[in-house]
Amino acid sequence: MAGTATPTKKQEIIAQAYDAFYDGGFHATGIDTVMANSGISKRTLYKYFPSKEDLIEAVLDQYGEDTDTYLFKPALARSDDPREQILALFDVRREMMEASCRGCLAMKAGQEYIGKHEGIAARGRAASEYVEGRFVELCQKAGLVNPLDTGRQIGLLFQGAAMTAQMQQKPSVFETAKKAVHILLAA
Amino acid sequence: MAGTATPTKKQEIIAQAYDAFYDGGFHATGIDTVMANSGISKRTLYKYFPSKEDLIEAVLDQYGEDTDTYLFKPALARSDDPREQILALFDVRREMMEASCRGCLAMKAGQEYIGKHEGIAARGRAASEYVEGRFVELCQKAGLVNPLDTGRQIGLLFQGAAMTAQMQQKPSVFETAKKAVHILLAA
DNA sequence: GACAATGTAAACCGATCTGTTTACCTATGG
DNA sequence: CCATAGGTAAACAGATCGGTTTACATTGTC
Repeated sequence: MAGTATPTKKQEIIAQAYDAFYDGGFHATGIDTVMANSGISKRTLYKYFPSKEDLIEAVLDQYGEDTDTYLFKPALARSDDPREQILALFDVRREMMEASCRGCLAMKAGQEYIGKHEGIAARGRAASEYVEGRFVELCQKAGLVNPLDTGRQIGLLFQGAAMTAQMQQKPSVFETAKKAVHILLAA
Repeated sequence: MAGTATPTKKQEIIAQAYDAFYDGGFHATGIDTVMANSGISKRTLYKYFPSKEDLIEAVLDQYGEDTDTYLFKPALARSDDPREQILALFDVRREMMEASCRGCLAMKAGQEYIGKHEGIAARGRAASEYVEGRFVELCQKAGLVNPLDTGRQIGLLFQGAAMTAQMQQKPSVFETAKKAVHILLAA
């Protein structure tokens, strides 16, 4: 999921670890597994990332960038109307989960590291707050009477839909969530 | 969180593992850690549970029972009005998270074992569907025009709130969720 | 008091974990 | 041609993993 030409070694390592952790979980996936059949040696990995936790933090930072690149930007580009943009976010997220029904990597990391590693837990928290904030911002642009409440409520629907879609392997729950968003926006 | 008097050895083991996995995660918590300082030997554990995964399944089954005992029953007892009962579920869940801000154990297990262990993943899926179903049932009792949609939407808010409260260590998000529930019930 | 059942404690096994080290390969540039 | 930088591959180290086994303590019952 990189963008620039000829990625650096560091970016290669992150990209490889990204999918390995996404598919296999953080604690369950060892460093050897992460780098297997990738042409990247453990020595080089530990040169750039002194510990597994450092690598996980870098992966989560990349995930944050990807969320902007592949979720927010495309969704916001689909319309100029903030209300339509909010709905488009649910559409794009659904399309992403139809391609690969994986939940939110930052939540996954938070679940595994809250109370155990602050740097990783903080990135889970930040991702949660960021999504919330973007919805609040769109609700402000839409001129809603209470953008803070409505934005947060939509954020809860969004996170709940991602979680439920993953758990039930059913991206269609985003349609259910969208119906609720319509009602909240009309209230 | 057991109920009967003089719990059996099997129940003791489950209770001990329950908290160890809840606090430490499943992959991150070893069997030795689970039973440390509990007066339960590994030999006895493996007599009742032939593998770690079997133990996790038993813990999740207990979690399902606890969800009824400590969440649904108390919430439904707070009122006879189905709408009030729905709101009470959000109140009770918030109170639980204020006592100990841990998310949903079944979701946590699902996150770690989807695609890796079907018995465990199925229990995560079942928990997600169960919550959904109970909200749909209450929406039916409330005589809503579209109980299936509304119930599912409320379910998404509920799961999203639990996830977000855990991630941000902020049980107060259940108040935000309740406001949305009011709107959905009035629509 | 002998017996069987049930338990604890702890040594043990092979595999795997994070992380380090050794040895070798392969470019590029003066 | 040779030095250097940056890389792979793989052995290695010590800890921990899931799981087994051995040895011993406790209990109730005939």
